[in-house]
Amino acid sequence: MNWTDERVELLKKLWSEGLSASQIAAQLGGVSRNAVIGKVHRLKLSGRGRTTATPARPKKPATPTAAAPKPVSSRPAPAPRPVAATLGATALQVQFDAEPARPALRATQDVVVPISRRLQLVQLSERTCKWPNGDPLSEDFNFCGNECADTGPYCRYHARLAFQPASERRRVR
DNA sequence: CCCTGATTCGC
DNA sequence: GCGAATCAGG
Repeated sequence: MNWTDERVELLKKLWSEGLSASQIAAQLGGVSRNAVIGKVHRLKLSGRGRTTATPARPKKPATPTAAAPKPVSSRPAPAPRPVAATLGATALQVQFDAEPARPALRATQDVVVPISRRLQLVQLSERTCKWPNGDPLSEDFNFCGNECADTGPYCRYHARLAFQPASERRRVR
């Protein structure tokens, strides 16, 4: 996967929007969060308001010249990431647009619906994320449908939203 | 253990 | 330039 102009733009957008590197990586698809972070740094847009107050890193042990026998172990396989990144940008656009200036209704701004496959209920299988989108009574009600781990009914990010809101709340400061 | 971004360094 | 490995922290 290479960094096309569009992908870089989306990266910038999402980053400035305050999304985490891993979330952006998921949005883009085909890249790891490390890749995103690395790209962000290279683009020199690491600073981003007050997301993670990182007091700058001192240093790293570096390389002890000759006393560093690094046992190169085999790679755990990069893990295939299909991810149909077809219309992600458009979907996101809609979400952010629906926010003129409403400080009061700002509950979870970093809750972004990842690229949804918009599956119907009957299309769900054991390994599809069962995170619902929209109104169950509405016609366009659908499910995320992205690949989910066998550890739960949701994909990685929806699982986080569902089960780990505590650490998110803690960050509010 | 989960996560976050930051940095280094081989490619 | 890229990104995995690593680091440092919440």
